Amino acid sequence: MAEAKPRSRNKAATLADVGREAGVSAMAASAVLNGARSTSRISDETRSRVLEAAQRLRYRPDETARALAYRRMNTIGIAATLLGQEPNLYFLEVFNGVLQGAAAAGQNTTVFTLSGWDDAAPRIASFCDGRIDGLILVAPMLTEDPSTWLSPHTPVVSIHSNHEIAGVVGLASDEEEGAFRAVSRLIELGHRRILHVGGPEGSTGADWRLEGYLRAHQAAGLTPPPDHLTRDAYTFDAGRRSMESWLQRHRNEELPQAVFAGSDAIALGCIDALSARGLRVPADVSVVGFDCTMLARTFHLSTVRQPLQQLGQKAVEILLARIGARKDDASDDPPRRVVLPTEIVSGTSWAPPRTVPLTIA
Amino acid sequence: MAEAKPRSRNKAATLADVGREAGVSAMAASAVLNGARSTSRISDETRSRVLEAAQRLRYRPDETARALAYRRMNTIGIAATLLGQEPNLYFLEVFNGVLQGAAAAGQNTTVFTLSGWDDAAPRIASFCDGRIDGLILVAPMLTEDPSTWLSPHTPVVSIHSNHEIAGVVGLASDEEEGAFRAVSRLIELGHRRILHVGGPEGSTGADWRLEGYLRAHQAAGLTPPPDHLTRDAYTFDAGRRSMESWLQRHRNEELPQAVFAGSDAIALGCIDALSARGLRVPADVSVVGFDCTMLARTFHLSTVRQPLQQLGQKAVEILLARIGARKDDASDDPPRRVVLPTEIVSGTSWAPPRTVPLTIA
DNA sequence: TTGAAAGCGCTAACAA
DNA sequence: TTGTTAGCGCTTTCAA
Repeated sequence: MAEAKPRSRNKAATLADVGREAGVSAMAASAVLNGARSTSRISDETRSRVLEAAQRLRYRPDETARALAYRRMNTIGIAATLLGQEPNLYFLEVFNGVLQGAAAAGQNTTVFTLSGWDDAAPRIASFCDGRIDGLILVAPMLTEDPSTWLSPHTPVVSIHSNHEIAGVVGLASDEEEGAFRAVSRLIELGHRRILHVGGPEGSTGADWRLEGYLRAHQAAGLTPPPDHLTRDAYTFDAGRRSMESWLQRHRNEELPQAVFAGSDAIALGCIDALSARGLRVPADVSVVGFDCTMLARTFHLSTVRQPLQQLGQKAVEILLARIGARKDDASDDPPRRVVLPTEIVSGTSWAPPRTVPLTIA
Repeated sequence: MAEAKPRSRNKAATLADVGREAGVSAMAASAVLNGARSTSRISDETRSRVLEAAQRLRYRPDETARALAYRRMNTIGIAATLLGQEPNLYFLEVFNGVLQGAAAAGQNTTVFTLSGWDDAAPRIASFCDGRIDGLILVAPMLTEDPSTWLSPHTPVVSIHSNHEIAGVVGLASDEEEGAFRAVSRLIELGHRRILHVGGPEGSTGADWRLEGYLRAHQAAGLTPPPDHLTRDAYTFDAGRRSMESWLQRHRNEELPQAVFAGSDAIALGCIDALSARGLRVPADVSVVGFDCTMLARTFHLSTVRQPLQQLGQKAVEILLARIGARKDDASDDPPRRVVLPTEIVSGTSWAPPRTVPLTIA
């Protein structure tokens, strides 16, 4: 019978094993190895025997079992759409903030990816019991009312949601104000013909940025020139395409003095399209981005900083507070909405306008 | 006694609750709701009653409990260092691949962040029992031998490890060959004075790229000019700094005809430094990057594509195979090392050298 | 076709 | 100071 291997070979040591090895009960082992509050204290004799046995058996606590007994996974979830697309710098920064916040609080983070927000409901619902203690939704573009399928037992925080979700704390940054300040700055610099190459329809963020653009004109007693407004995806390529086709459509008209882009990637795309025509930034045209992602930092773009990492960290903070507060079912109403300020970043892509206007070739 | 709230208010419904509500046993409910293989079949009557009760009670299976009984978390872990630094495009792409692979296989992904590889041992060890079924290590720069603390019960796959790890499948791409081909291409174009602005000491990847640079020269019967080699971090800023200070050190000497950069970010940094001196790429200097991250794709850099997403997907694939195979303890030895090919991407940043060499101002 | 019993590994009451 | 007992919610033999 050469086959007769010990059965336990493939199994990790349990607390019971450790106890047996040390000649004490599993409880004693538990009390020693994991700081149980129930048992007051353990004799030094027992403690050292247990520690030794644990070492010998290479014992590691089974976090799953612990979670089941303890009713706490020490894990938060984060759900976002990012599959199959170009890597999303926006998400990456928020995600980084979440990871930092979670790590600082001793929590793990599990990531749920969605292919889109349409089929999200059942999937998100299935995340919400057992394996995570709370969930962060990044930029959910939800159409139906989530309160029908959200688990009442799992607190949820959303970042940059497209509208309020009942029972969910919404985190956002003040994009309208940021856009307002950026465009106001352009106006102060002397720009009057400011083209807005905006983000996609259906993105609330893009809508707010447009609002800010309009309000800045209004506040200065100006009206944006006609047809100085385009909208497309948030990407570099979309920015380049939008800029180039706009220029073609407006051939022989005056070149805009400045471009207010809906994102950093769009801004760089616009710069690329302008450069391809021999136009210089900022000497001939000023360009302002939005978000202050790594791209903007790298290329010293003038932009509006969204505190993306802080958004992530703050989300964790609020979520953990809610998870902690969940124990007593007195649900002291959390703030419905938290808005963090944005900030102008003055890079090298804006300057006062040319004294002599240019005409589009 | 107005305080007398129902105790169950804050608890999610369990299988037992569903069974009770439906007037059947918890087993029956289990068999209906989760595809249990044990019980052959359930009467339609029972089935519909259970489904109805589950709906009414908004039952959701507790994945933790299920994992405990089932001994499978359906979750893989990924560990990497990325905290506090500039967002890491390299990691992001690998991570994307992992997420895709995991999602395709119905697995969740939990992320463990390390502040560095020095303190990694105990932290990684603690990941490895219970909450994940397998672990992916991204670019582990480990100094001590991990076999002492790696759990024998959790399969591990590493991507771009700095050296082999016993019992761990190592995934990598053929960076040396990629570097060799890129530099050979520069040589074919006619370049002879090729500066290598490499990645950091201690990065095996950076070492391989340097190897490829040297081998390409050797294969062409050439010797790199003296002092045409610098090493620093993988970043844009490091690239710019390295390039600028190299140019200052070599004032009044001949300008290199081409730059082979250790990463895309370095390459863009070099381009920035060159542009700042009025030098044009590729007319005056050709520049080649490495990795083909989003940055390179955006700016049409000539570069060496590492299949980062595939690396992530492949890692999941191998990991899941090992997790599945773990059941029977016949450990049919897995491949120790899997190497994926790299590929030259011909962008707009290289061209034949100038006919008249330039001198560094 | 269904139910009862045992156990996954751990923790928390309570007794000894 | 320690061990006993009873779960956490689910799954899976094994009887009925």
